[in-house]
Amino acid sequence: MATPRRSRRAERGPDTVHRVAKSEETRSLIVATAMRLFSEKGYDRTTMRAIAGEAGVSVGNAYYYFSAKEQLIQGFYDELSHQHLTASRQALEGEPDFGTRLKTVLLTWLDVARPYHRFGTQFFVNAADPESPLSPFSVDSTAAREASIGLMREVIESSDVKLDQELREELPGLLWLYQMGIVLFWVHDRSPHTKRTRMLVERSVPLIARLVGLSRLRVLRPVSREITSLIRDLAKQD
Amino acid sequence: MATPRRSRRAERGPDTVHRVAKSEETRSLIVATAMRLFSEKGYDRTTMRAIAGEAGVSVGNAYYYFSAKEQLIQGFYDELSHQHLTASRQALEGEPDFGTRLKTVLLTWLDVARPYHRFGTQFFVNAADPESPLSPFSVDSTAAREASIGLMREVIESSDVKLDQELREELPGLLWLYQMGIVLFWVHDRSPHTKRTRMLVERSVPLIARLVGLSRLRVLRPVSREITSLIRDLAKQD
DNA sequence: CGGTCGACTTGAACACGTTCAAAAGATCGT
DNA sequence: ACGATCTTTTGAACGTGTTCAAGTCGACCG
Repeated sequence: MATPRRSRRAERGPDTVHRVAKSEETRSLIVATAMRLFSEKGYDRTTMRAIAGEAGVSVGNAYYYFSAKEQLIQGFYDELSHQHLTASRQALEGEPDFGTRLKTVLLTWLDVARPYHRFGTQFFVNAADPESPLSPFSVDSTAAREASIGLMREVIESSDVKLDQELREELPGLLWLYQMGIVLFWVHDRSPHTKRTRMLVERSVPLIARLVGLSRLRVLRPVSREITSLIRDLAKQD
Repeated sequence: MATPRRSRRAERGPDTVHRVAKSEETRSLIVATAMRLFSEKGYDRTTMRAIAGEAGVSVGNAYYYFSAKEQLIQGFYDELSHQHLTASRQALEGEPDFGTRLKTVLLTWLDVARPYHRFGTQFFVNAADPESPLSPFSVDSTAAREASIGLMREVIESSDVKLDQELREELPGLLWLYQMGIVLFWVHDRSPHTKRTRMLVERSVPLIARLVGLSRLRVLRPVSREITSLIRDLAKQD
């Protein structure tokens, strides 16, 4: 790493509202070229010089638009989550069962992400850095995160699942966390066609559904209460 | 990253059994210097040239002993897990309550890891790469992982917790996974003194303990069964 | 028209992790 | 003592991500 790092976000003047329309063209040309090369040769093996060269701009110019190579990945995330959202919504149509809905969302993600598994893991590594804007927990990812959590909310709300108000509010966040776990497993999954991840989804979703259903049971009520309360308290400060 | 990557493990002749005693000195001098500089200036800001310079060897020589800068972190992990194991065993002495034992192990880890939180996160990022030998799931980490899981087994076995055979076998692995989750949270925790992680431990451990206790309940029996069965099936192939 | 200002563009230069051919020691059989 | 063979050591050189002083271009003002 020949990087000074820690040079995040000093910019962002009052011009955040409007993007300059003119250079948007160059910008998207660069990101498109980058995405193509990434999927052809992988992240590590694609050099900034190659990206700039193929896009017909200078290296310095690429850095005028993107403050780091890593930031080019953002385009990948955006594309992926957009595809996931629309494909999921379509697949959810008319399905009332909570478990089936949850499974659909997760399997849809696996389908959408499939083409990127080969090289995608290199992307996701960057996301593990707490300092990185690419981290799913970062402030910069707020929009994408909210969208994903919103999808989980839809999974719950249009289903026939019964649960008390408290859990209903916190469950989307918990399910999103669960999904992050699945993604983590997927990244490490080396089985053909990521068969093991599919198995994990197929069999863990019914477990989740069962537990959610049982949460209203007298014995589990305090547990469920404490979980939601804990989540809230953790979210408080910071 | 100026790295070709993917050059892991081609070495390892039949000489793995014995280390040559002679150069062990240079080797440990390098790793000691590296650890010192890492904790002084952080991982990213410590250059291989600086490490080699301070250790009084050439850059190339450092690479004769360690195939990459990343590999120098291994020393950090070894140190950390050794400290954790011994400190935990001592703290566990004579304590029969399962929840208390589990909490002790986790809080001990937080104590031991505390000095490294400032820079340590940079270490843990590397561990997220599935290809990296530093990943807690990698083959290279088997020994350390087994040791940690073994500690969780001790937590269970010398406690008064009641659980059926099946879960007793798989629970250590599950608890280790739980611990990895705590570590992940810790890495992202920016609260003073990682107060939030401590809160998470203090309040999630009783939940775990409660759930483990409830697992023998009639309604939860199938859930518990399916979890252990799933874990086993996932471990099968590969 | 001249001039100024801001957005954009350039490519050489920098610092870094890593490699490698070559040199220097070390060990050992004869 | 001498070569042979292995281990250890060296530092220049390479490819990389990133920076920056300098340039180009267009729009707008007088």
